[in-house]
Amino acid sequence: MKPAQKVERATLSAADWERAALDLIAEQGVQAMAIEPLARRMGITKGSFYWHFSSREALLEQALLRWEKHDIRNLSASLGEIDHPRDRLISFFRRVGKEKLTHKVFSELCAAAGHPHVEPVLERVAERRMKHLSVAFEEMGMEPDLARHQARLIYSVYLGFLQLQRQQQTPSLSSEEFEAYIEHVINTLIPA
Amino acid sequence: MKPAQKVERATLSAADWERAALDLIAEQGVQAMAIEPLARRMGITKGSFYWHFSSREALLEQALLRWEKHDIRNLSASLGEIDHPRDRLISFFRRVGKEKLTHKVFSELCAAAGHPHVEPVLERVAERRMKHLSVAFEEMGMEPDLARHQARLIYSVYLGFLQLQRQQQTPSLSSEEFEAYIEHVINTLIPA
DNA sequence: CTAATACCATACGCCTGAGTATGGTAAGCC
DNA sequence: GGCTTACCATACTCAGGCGTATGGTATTAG
Repeated sequence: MKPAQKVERATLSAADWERAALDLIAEQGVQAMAIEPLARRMGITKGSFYWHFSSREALLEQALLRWEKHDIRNLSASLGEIDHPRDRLISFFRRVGKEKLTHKVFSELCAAAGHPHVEPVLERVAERRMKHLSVAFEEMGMEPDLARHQARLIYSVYLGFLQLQRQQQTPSLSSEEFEAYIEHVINTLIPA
Repeated sequence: MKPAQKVERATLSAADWERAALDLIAEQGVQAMAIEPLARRMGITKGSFYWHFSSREALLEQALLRWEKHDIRNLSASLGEIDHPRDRLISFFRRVGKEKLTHKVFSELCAAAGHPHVEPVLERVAERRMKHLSVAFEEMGMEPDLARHQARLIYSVYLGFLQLQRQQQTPSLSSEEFEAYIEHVINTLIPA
């Protein structure tokens, strides 16, 4: 009798814990990703956890890797298919506000830079993203050095925006105030 | 016998605790500002603390207010005396790397946005700084709306830079790589 | 049917930090 | 001298999280 349809939720897997961990991080930050709260929220006990993972650190590590993979797919999926480099750059900004959960996780990771397991992830992600950006600028005719500087600049704008968002100092993502600002940023930082 | 010369350190004041709290925040973040570690580092015990403050929250609040005052003085002292608005804007960026401790505290506060006592401080500080920036842009002939957008943009660049710094992804502040980047930012974002 | 394996519950010990209670000491009035 | 006030130490309680130990159940292998 193959598992045609699981009547109830059978048993949890490591992946379930990782997903739940990312949910909690998105909501309350890395620091709040503790295993007992996680277990409570999943309606289960610690006993389960320590079967799947050896420690809290191990879970965090795996959860972050999972998130990073997801982010890599996002990056190449949404930016790789756009031919014209200018549209690629614009879509970089437009993507703020989509993929809410993934974004929220990233924001919390930024807040937890400095954490030994978070830092390397952030470094790799930033490196990848800035690479994509600088390549796009180069395709638009910029010299490599200038393109790298411009990529760093535009990525900083993005990070700063997230910070302001965490401080509740960014206009509602669907307002025209927001649209006007985005427009301004694009006009200022992306050559025609 | 007046205290001609204190033989040993006499007694601590509330201000001492606040300063020590800011030091700890600068080094290890808001979350690490716990009272027992603080007491240990000061070579004293909790008993003292609860004489000066009613709770950990109270200390945090006072320490943040102290920092904010310091930051206000900094802002008007270093930016208020510069006549030409363009130099004022440039000095905004150049000031990264000076006032190391105050800056480190700010960086950690950014990482702790979301904390109920930190958030309002960050909001006020951001508001003040962006105001200064937008005024400078207006003095250079920009229309108010544009100036506000530009101020937000440039402040975002600043915040993003701090984030990258926390991730160890910013070139050494005294390298020529850094100088070149700053140059690029100024050329891109500050009109002649 | 039996035994192993996978998954989970219960119950513990440990540590760290918040906050309280209470007692000690030194300096300054009176 | 005695008393008060400012400051600090000691010694608790309480909560919450980490990790361990151990035993229970359900599924599957053989």
